[in-house]
Amino acid sequence: MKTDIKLSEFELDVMNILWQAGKASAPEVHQKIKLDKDVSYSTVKTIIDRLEQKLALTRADQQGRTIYYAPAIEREALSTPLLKGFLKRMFAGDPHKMVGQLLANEQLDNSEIEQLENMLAAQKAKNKNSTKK
Amino acid sequence: MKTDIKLSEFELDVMNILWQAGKASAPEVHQKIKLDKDVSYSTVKTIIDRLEQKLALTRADQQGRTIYYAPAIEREALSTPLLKGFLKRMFAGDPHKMVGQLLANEQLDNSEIEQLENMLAAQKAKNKNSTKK
DNA sequence: CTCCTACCTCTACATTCGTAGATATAAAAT
DNA sequence: ATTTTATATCTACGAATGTAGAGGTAGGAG
Repeated sequence: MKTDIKLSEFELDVMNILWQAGKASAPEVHQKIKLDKDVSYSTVKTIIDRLEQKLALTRADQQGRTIYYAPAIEREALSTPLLKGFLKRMFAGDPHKMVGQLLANEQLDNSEIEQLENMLAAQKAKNKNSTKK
Repeated sequence: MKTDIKLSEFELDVMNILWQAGKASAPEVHQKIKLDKDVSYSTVKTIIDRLEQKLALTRADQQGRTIYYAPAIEREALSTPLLKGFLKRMFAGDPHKMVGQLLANEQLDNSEIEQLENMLAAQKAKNKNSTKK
């Protein structure tokens, strides 16, 4: 399996757009990227080309000579190892530190927090099952 | 303020050791790094030198010609912007996605989950205060 | 049918990053 | 005092990254 997939920040930005949109042409991606930072079309296209080489995306469709790209890997395939690494590097591997920071930074309103609580409760239930297995 | 501080993965690894130990010499850092990956002393020392240039650490002490380095920036100063960026890039800015992944990957036992629940409850309490302010 | 334009392809380049060897030198050992 | 050794300093280099211009070409406009 291709576990060693590794994308740069910029590449991640592009993948995000793809994940969100499902598919998009290079000019479209460029437009969206430009909302955040001012880069030329060439720059974005280069990133797309590199992502194609890394097999992170594929040419999904074509309208005229405009190519539409689609993600070839799932967000989770990247986030799982990255989250692990990030947790280790920035929070000494301690999830509490991370969640603490999360709460401190993002201001989540109570309904959002309750959603998180539900997730925790669900996990606890699951734990019980597997423990008494 | 120095908001544009940006460290590489390897640099983060070294900072982590420093944050944990308080201070350490280059050979000491090298030893700890080697537990994870096999790199030469020179490599580690180069990273330390770069961190020094970036003002991320300082020479805190000296025993003979052995230099002891200490962190010059707090973990939070880095984790705050990084977490934000990471959240945005990998989870489309959605904390739930991230916590979900966290729960799925790290197997937290119930006591750990309860600790997280306490954190959430505390945040909810705080929210109530600031909302009715 | 010709021209223009939008998009693609190719090439380039400065920086950062991971990596480490060569060399100097202070401290410790004998 | 001389040798050994552990550290430090300096220099280097390939790969990845962010960045973009130059040039080609298929499609749509007229």
